[in-house]
Amino acid sequence: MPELPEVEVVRTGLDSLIRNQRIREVQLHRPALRYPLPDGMAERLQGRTVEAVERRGKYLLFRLDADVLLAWHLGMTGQFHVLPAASPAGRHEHVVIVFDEGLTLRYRDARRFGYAGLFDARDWQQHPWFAGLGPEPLGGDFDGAYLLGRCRSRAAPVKQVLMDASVVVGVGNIYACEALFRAGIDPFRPARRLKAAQAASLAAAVRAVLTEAIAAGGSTISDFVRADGRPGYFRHAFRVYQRQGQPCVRCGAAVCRRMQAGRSTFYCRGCQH
DNA sequence: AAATGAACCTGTTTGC
DNA sequence: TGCAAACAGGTTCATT
Repeated sequence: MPELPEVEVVRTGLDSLIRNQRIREVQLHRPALRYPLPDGMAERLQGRTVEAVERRGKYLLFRLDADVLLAWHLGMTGQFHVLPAASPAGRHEHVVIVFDEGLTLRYRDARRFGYAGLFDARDWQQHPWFAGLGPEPLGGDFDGAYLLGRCRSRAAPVKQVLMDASVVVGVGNIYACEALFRAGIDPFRPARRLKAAQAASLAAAVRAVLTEAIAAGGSTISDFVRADGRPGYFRHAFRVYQRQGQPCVRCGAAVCRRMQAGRSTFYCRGCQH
């Protein structure tokens, strides 16, 4: 489901809803999501207090007291909801965290591609999930010069390099398509053939599209909802994603769709080179 | 080394 | 209407 904007919108909602809440009990309705849930997860979380909810790439990071860090990836269909304890259980609700003051945090994930891990807050970044991650696209380390450098040795299509989390985190299929359209770059162009000006404009387009999507509350296709249950509205701002056959907003020609490395790529043949 | 395809799952949409 | 195939926001693994 979620790319960086959706995870960031969830993070903001959760941080305001459960910060300072103390965990009374954890109910595990399944032993595993994509991977087995951490050993002793319920016991290790019991009694901890949420100090903040942060994000690294597409991972949500629950910072708890006693140097405990709970990291959670939403996969394709993962959702967090904050509800009163009395609310009925939803379908595919795999984990329920009950807080002292009558709120619950519930993880729901139809496809179970999501996963969670428990870490020592002092060295979590050494773990393989995080050690190889590239820079945050909205941070100071991501710009045209950096992107050009990472593209130089890559024969793969530029879209695949953009979606490589070791190059830059958080950019999935939707925002890769949208950023490449905004930058006027052909998704199939070998990354090593990018010019400096194109890399600069692509980096700027990535930042712009992610920033706008966060402001719109993310993109709801079918599953994504914020922690309070509201949808995101950025889907209405798509220029190419899921617009195959419809007129390009820039030149009017029909938007194309082609499979690329197993994913749909949406682009305008006339505007992207 | 790096690219492709399959795998992990279920739900929804599309096509015959 | 019914049924099967295609497809879906992500990541990792095995195979070229």
